[in-house]
Amino acid sequence: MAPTIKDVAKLAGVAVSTASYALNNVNKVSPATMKKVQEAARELNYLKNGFASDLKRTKTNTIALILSDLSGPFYSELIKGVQEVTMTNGYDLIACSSVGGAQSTAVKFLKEKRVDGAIILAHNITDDIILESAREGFPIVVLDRKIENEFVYQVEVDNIHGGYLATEYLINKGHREIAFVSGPFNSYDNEMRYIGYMDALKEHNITYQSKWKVFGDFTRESGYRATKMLIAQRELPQAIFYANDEMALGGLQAFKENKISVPDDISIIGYDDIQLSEYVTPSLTTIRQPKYEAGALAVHVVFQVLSKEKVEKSFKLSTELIERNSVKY
Amino acid sequence: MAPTIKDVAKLAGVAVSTASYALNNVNKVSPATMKKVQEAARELNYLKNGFASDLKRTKTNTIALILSDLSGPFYSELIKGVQEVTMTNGYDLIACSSVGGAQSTAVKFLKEKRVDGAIILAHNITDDIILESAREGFPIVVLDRKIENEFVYQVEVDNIHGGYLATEYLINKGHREIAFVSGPFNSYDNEMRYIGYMDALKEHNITYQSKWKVFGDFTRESGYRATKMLIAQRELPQAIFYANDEMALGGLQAFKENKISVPDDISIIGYDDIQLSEYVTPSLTTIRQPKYEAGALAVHVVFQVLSKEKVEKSFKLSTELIERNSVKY
DNA sequence: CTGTTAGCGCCTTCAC
DNA sequence: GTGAAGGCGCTAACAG
Repeated sequence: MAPTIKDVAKLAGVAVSTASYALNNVNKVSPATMKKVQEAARELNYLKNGFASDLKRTKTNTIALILSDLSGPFYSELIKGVQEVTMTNGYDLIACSSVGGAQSTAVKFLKEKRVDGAIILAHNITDDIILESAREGFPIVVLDRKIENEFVYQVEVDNIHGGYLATEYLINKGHREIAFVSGPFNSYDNEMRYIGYMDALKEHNITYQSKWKVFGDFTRESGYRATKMLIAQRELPQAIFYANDEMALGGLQAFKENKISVPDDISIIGYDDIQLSEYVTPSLTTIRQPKYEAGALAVHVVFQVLSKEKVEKSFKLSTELIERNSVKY
Repeated sequence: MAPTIKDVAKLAGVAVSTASYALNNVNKVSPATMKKVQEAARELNYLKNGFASDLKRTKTNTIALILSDLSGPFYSELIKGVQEVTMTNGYDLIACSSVGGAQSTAVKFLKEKRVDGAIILAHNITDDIILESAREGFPIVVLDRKIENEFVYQVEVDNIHGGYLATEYLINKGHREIAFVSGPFNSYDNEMRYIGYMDALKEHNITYQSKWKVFGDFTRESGYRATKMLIAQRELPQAIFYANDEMALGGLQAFKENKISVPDDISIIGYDDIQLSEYVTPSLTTIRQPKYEAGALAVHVVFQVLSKEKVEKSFKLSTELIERNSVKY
């Protein structure tokens, strides 16, 4: 059996409480006993049980970042923001995947008081689950949806404006037949980008044509297929706005295979500004989101709530157009 | 105060044990009480305290994946391998960063019995820490070092052979002056690749020249600087073997800035086969590691140990050359 | 099927 | 400065 604090105390010839004090550096213990205890601990190879102490303290000092897929091309900048701020505040951070839905690790951590707060960016976690997990003293910040609850906060990037920017840019470059390759219909972000797209069309008196809306699911594969489909129908738009970069990359490949030149024959624009966008040929014009800031802000909100300060329920960050070479000049 | 199982029991008018049984679906409870308890739980918005139950069970059912930097360009394939196998076995997975060294979240999870096993790929975790954390019944698998301990297992890819492959390929393409841009000196993987490089030189009767060894630290920046340095000394080798792809990418940029053409003027080869390698221009010839397999194998070992099966202490996976366009034909 | 009871390992008053 | 004792929230014998 693994040694407990009791064993340490016994070996050191003191009471458990004394051992506990010594091990936690509470200045209440003589240097001599301190040393005795520490030696006993080392000798037994004692490791404390973190749960037991968390249980006692009713506080874990760690926050969870919940991602839809740990291995996905997730936003490394965002994670960096989350990580740095968490560390600065002396808290621990763990990342949990929500693969598996209601049975996932993510849900276990949300619902079982294993962390003091959570940041969610995981479309496969339903609103219901979040609502069930929300409770006093347990701040949840969502980055990918809108949700009404006393204990959940949201930071979102202004995707309507981003969608508008992308579309307007295409229009300003002289394009009028502009397709929209959509993400999955249950994605809030996607929906917002679509609204921005529609707004821009309307603003410029371009009538929306449903044939120019085609569905993907944010994967490269789906962008590839959607583009192939568009190509197969013979009539190509002048430009395509892909709801994210991954799909645009798939599109790029489809065009390459069909010897359709981007941007000479058709212009395309993505969304997200993932790292690859810069390296692909032609480099991808896209919309950048302030990812680091979003992550940092999210944790910041968590800590504000934890320290019982008053916080806005909702934040909106703005986007920026990154001009590269996939749109005809 | 948040409701506990006691509150639920009281409201439902049953004993705590009964409530516990009901909540955990132990078939020992009549449908009627079952329902009463569940309703009470819902009404109070009861959420169980996972720690308390882990404490009681002395088992957490989760394993930790320890990475040097959650936001880094870490091996997404590897994570996928780890994740899938973990899920298949009905365990939970959390990712912890080791940023912060001995104070990091990673160390807290290693040392405080918060997980049932761990997989480590984090150069900034020292061997000492691992040795201190190792104990009976707590399998640790390391992916980035060699370490002697009864309770730690290793799976490594055959980096000596990989380094050999890369170098030999360069030699077979007619190069004899081959530089090695090294990773940090404390990296075991780097060391192995270097040995492979040296072996290949010797095998082909090429005498090693220390001027062709220059240091980086696995970052793109360092590859850039190392390459600039090489360029600055006037005399360029015919080919460069970068100890990882990131550094090779930095090198590519340096050459571009100096109007030195890859592969016409100089050949380069990387190591890792990260996603970008394929998209950069020219695309990067490199060594691929079986990352998914490594991850999957690592967890597999963890579970074998956990179920008290006998397992090899060490595994070695092989590498593969990916031929692209950064080496002169 | 249900209730009583005894800890899991640790922290923390409270007396001494 | 040190020790005894109670309890954090939950589970699992053990009785009934």
